[in-house]
Order: sequence, then C-alpha cells, then structure tokens
Amino acid sequence: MTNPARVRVAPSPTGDPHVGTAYMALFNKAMADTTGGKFLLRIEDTDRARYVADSERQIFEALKWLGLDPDEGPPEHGPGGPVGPYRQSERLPMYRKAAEELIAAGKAYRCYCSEDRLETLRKIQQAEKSKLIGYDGLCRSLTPDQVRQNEAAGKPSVVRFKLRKEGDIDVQDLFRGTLKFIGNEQQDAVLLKSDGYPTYHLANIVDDHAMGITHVIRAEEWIPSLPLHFELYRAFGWEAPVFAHMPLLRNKDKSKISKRKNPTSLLWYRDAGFLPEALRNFLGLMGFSLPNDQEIFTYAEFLQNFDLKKVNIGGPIFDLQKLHWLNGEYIRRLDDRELERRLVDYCKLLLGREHEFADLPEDQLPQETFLKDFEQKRRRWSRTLGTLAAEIMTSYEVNPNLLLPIIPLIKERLHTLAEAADYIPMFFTNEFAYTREMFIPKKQTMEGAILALKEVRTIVDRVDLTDPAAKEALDAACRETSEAMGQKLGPFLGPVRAAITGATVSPPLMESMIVLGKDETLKRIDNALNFLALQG
RNA sequence: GGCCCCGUCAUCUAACGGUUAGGAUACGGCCCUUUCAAGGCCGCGAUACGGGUUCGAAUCCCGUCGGGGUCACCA
Repeated sequence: MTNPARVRVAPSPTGDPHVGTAYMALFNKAMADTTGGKFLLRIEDTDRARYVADSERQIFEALKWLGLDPDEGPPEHGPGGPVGPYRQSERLPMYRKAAEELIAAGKAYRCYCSEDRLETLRKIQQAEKSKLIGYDGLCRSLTPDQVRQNEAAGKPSVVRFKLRKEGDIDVQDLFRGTLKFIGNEQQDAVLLKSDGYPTYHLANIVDDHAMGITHVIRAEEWIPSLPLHFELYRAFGWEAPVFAHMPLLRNKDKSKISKRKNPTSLLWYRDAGFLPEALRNFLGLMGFSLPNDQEIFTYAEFLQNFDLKKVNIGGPIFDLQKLHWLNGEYIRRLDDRELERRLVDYCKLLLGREHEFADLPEDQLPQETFLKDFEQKRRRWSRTLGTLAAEIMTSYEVNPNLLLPIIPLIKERLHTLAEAADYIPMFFTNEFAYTREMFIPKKQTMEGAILALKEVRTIVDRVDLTDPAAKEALDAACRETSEAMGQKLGPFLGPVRAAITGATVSPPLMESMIVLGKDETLKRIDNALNFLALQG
C-alpha cells in the first residue's frame, strides 16, 4: 500500500452538476479510499461572469446522491476540514500574495495590454498562420518607470507568468510517462485577472500546494497546460504532485461529452430514474475493469480491485444504452421493500414538476435514435408519475403495504424507475380509454372477446382471490376454458387484459387481478362488457 | 494550422511476447411464455495500415493514416 493520498475534485459552479465531475470524483475518491487518504471538494468559483448561485449546492447534492461525498470541503454542505476555505472566492488574499511573490522574484509581471490589442494580435497571428498563437510578451520589457506610470494612471492590468522560454519542459504523467513540451512554444499565461481574481492556473497550484494534494487526477483536457502548471510549482519552489490525466468521456461521435449530444447533468440521470449506484458503477466501467469480466460491482468491490495505473486511457464513449441495461440489473437486484421505497422517493422527486417534462419539439430533441426515443418516453413517464405522485405517496403513508404486492409484478420489467409509469397507473384507476381494437388482438374476434370476458368473469367470481393458491386456481381454470373454446391462452386472455389493465401490455394478468381484488376485477370486466355492448 | 494525447468487435472492455483474440451492451435468431419483460441457448462482429525487432507481435520500435484535446483576463 502506498502513502495516504490527498486528492480533490474541483468543479466550477457554472451550471448543472456534470457527469464528468462525478467521473473524476469516483476515481479521486477511490484513490483516497484505497490509500487511507482524503478526498476533498474544492469549489473553483473564480469566474464571476459564469457563476451560478445554486450550482454549488447542486454539485454537493449530486455527489451525495452518488455516494461520492468528499471527506473535506466547504462546511456549509459537509464536514468542512482543516485546510479551508475550500471555496476559491474566499482565498483571494492567498492568490494575491502568491502573485506578488512571483513579481518580486522577477518571475511574473504586470501586463497592461488591452483586450483589443490581444484580440488584434491573435487575429494577425492567425492571418499569418503563425505557429505560435498567443501573447507576445510585450509587457515583459516594461521598465519600472513605465510600470509606475501605468499604475499612477490607474491603468487596469493583469499579472502574467514569465514562462521559461528555453529548453524542454518535461513533466511526468502517471499513465503516459514523460510528456515533453518545448519551452518557447508556451505563452505567458495570466495568473491574476484585472478584477483581482486568480485564473484557474494560479489558484489551482496555490491551493493544491496549500491543501497538501499529492495526486492531481483530472481530465485529459488539462494536458496542454501541464507545462505551465509544472513551471509554476518550480517558480514557487514547491514539489509538484503526481499528475494523472484521465481520459475524457465521449459522445457517440468521439468528441468530448457535451450537453448538446448527451445528457451531461447528473440531475438528468436522477430525474430519468437511474439509480445512483448504477450510474456510479457505470462510471467505474469507463476506462477501468475488474478481473474475471465482472461488470456489476459495489463500491467496496471496486476499491478492492482499484489500481489507478490500470486505467485504460482511450477515451470511452458514454453509452446510455448500456447504462440503461445496467440500471435494470440494479433494479432487479433490489429487494421488493427497497424498490418500493425507491419508487416512492422517485415519485416524491417528481411531485409538482409535470410542467418540466412537457414534450419537446422535434428540433430540441436529441438526434441519436435511442436517446431521442428515451427522452420522449421518460418525459411522458415523469408526467404520469408526477400526476400520480401525491396519491402514491399518501397511500404509501397510510398503508405501507399498498405498493408492495405490485413490486414483484413490475420489477423485472423496469430499466429505470420512471418506466414504472407504464405499469403502475392501472392499480390506481379504472377510468380507461377503452378502444374496440384493444379487445381484439390477433387470433381473436369480437364474439370470442365477449365470451372470454364472460367466462373469466365467472371464474373470478368463483375463485377466492385471497387464497395463497389463487394464482394457480385462476391459471388452471383459464387454461381449461380457453382449451374448451379452442383458443390459445394468449388470444383468450387478450380481451381480459384490456378490460383489467386498459392496455395491451401489462404486468401478469392473474397476479394483477389478485392485487386488485375480486370486486374491482369484476367491476372492470363489467365495464368492458358494457363498452363492447355499445360497440355493437 | 501549431503543440499534445490516443487507436482491440458498432459500444464498454479482457488477453506475463506464445489464447481458435475472451466477456458485456446493442443487434439478429431460437427456446421459455399470458401481453410486455426477464431468463436460457445460438449467431453476427475487432487487434487501423505499412515496415521492422523476435523462433513467435494485439502486445516492443519507427512511419503512415484516423480520431480527440488544446491554443481566453473559462475552468
């Protein structure tokens, strides 16, 4: 076992909690947990323009939902910790001091170039197809006098890092070995913005050092700024942590996972009825695998086999279809009581939110077929359950066993909690929009349908549905009758299914009738018979 | 375009330099069946290409091609 690792996930509160944040949280947390270390959450809120007030709370909630709570982080949402504040906006003096230090040491300088000049510069460089695109270091050569004049004139400035221009910058990456960068191809990055806030580059180094971070496990997209970060550590005279750049989660077209092409919000997954443990498991499958082809595992099992070096760095495509399957596996593994509880909680989550799940116009729907289809369905499901939510919740409180008998009937049919919307409503209402067609499936006729309904009515009337053997009794009687009528059981039960469930697809019929009870079952059959009588 | 990273079935992945390249999802078929599922069985399907090194390469080296990331006072 290695030394205890101090690792962190450092999201920026600029929007919905991102699936990539959860991905990084999982691997960072695993690193901490397998070494007896600590997993910290740091809020990188140094961009006041993109700041979203509620985002931080949502990030916390989402991580907690996934069981990826930090060991240390802002005390408002969790345990706090000894190296706070854990919110960068509360650490401004440290960044200023660090920047001043570098300026004093001649390793950074004030830059007074206007946004306009920078933009023009960039345009010229692009027009000239210059190999080097970026700041030209103009203000490096400002004399102390010029700096004083600028300051006296109150000219806004940023602080730039004086990046080493000669020689190679070699940095180790845990997965890739030595990464070589050419010094003079790097540019003088901004450390402190004109509003006094630090950029990611400065804040990240100052904080990781101050917080004792030993391993920086972050997304691959940071590799290009690695030489800058490494040189910053050198400039401060600090030891650099171990860098491990994880692969990027990808869209189907292999581009970096994005909102337009994939659901990226963790809230989306929760709202769509995915179980947190399934999503977490799925994320663990991205770039990592357990021995013996084990694909379904607890976090504890993940830890037992975790080895950061075994991460596969080819960028994995986030395949919602496989998550869909995995979620179904998790649902089937839940015991009935637990699934019941999850469903009630899920309804609670949807309560009063039907308006959020209105149908989307074609042009706002995802392109990809599975996702498009799923998005449409899950919106419908969410509306259905949202409408039913209050009723389900109160019934559950009044009678904790109300839903329970239904669970075994639907469990193996679910891939997401939302999908329960296809099966549950029939247990709460008998106001169905019957259509003539649903009573006459293949190999069935109107006459046959009416006869089947009457026969089954007689059977149900005769059998004691509260008897433990009721299912077998119904089954036997129905088989006997259908045989006598010269019908297969399927077509024979078709009209009955329509009568009882109001649909052609439903949970198992006998069990459904038993759950509904004799009175309700007979009533529905009578309703159907009346409906068909009117059809002529 | 410059720099950097990556490259095993459509997808997630396995394979001390020696396997008929394995598993899972998806897809197709069959079985089971009370609709839909779930489950069982079978099938389809990959080492990007070209050179080396080696008795032997998916595995090591080089090149090509392909994909991706990044080039902000965003992270």
